[in-house]
Amino acid sequence: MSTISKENYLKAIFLHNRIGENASTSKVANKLSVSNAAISDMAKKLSQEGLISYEKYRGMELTAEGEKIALRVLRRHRLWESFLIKALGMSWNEVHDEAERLEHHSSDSLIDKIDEYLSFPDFDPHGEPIPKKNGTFPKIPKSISLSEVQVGNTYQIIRVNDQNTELMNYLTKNNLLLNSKLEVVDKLSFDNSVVVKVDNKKNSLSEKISKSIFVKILK
Amino acid sequence: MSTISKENYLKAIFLHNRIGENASTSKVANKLSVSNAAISDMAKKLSQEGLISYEKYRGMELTAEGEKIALRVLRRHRLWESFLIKALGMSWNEVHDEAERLEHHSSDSLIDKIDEYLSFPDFDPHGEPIPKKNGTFPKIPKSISLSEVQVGNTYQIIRVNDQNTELMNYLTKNNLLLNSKLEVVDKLSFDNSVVVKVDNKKNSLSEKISKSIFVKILK
DNA sequence: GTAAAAAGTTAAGCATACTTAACTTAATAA
DNA sequence: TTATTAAGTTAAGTATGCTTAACTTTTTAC
Repeated sequence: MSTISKENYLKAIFLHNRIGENASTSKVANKLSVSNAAISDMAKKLSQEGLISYEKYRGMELTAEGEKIALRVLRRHRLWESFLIKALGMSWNEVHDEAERLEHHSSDSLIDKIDEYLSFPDFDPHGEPIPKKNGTFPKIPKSISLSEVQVGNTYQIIRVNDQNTELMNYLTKNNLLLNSKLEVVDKLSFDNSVVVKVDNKKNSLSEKISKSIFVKILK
Repeated sequence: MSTISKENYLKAIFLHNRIGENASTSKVANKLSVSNAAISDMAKKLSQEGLISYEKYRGMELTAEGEKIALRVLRRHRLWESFLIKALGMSWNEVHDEAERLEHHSSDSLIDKIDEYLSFPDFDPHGEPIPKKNGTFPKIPKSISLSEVQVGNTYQIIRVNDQNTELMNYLTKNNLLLNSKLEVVDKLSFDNSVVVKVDNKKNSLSEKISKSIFVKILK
């Protein structure tokens, strides 16, 4: 049976797999804020249920069945976020934690009504694709992360990784919003930080932050 | 600490206390669909935490602290129900089960936003009072239950006990909605059922159903 | 190629919230 | 008033999802 915990494990594994990373024990443990031991435990259960393929010491990967559940949770999460912003005027940085809980406690029928209310959007307010009811995934527009940009060019933010409320707060405060335009002023190979100019204000972004921001180049 | 289970226990006790009934072990067990043993167990814990007063074999009553939590849960439930109906066009009979889960998984800030969206309503779509943020409870209009009416009179429904989805479905199907007008055609003392006429259609209602419907007399 | 460090696993234990079975207390009916 | 029934409680046991501590495997650095 698929419990709340299991849904969260599957979602975490999915998000790792999606960026091409192997979902290792400690990465998943870190994302879920539990011990490595808890991951090993759960990996066995999920594997037995046919939701992941798991070889000891070698990380985890979703099966088709596991991916189906993960996509369903992700769909709920992103629709809730979109809805809370659109219907209740909540802000970018408030909705993540809220959706993190609501995603486990809404019926299919409610989620479909939200989808309809929003006119079946392809992307959420962070630019992330919203899985469709039929399990398909809207194609993500070609983008590069801010950690890969070139000094001198101008870019537009088209997607932000919304995994962390603190990051969202920071970006909001610094006007690094969806569709914001920025000029890359400098890159420091010392710490892989990037200096950008937004609204004529300079801002230095750490490697970790820049890796969470996805942009496209403006001609 | 107040977990989801504890919130549900407190809510159940509150709803029993409110109608003047003593919250006995088996009544609460029945409402929560758990064994009597589970109630005895939990009663001890809630009592230790100062949320209920409990004397073995003598039922349970909320303390001021327990009532505060119960009212907070009830507020969430009724605001969620109202919101799902207003914002998403869900129906009377769909929202109870949904709200039953959502009430445990929304922040104060979200609930307040919903309250604001709805312009701080005093009553939910079942006519039930919505506890206010400050813990007060809107006054319920004087009403009698359908089990107490007099044959020959005409009444209007002003409140319905929304504890059960099946009941809601039945009422919806038979046009027994909030504000519906009905004429009392007959009362059978044999089984305490009531025969009413709604939209010129006669309908016999069991004692249990009639006790869940509250009306006011129309001159 | 091996030693040290990092990552992962296993085992034992815990809290929560239940269950069933056995028992006790209270209510009721003759 | 007492025997029977109903209601309530206790005790023992279970599943879930964690923890810490001890141990094993893999990776890395020399």
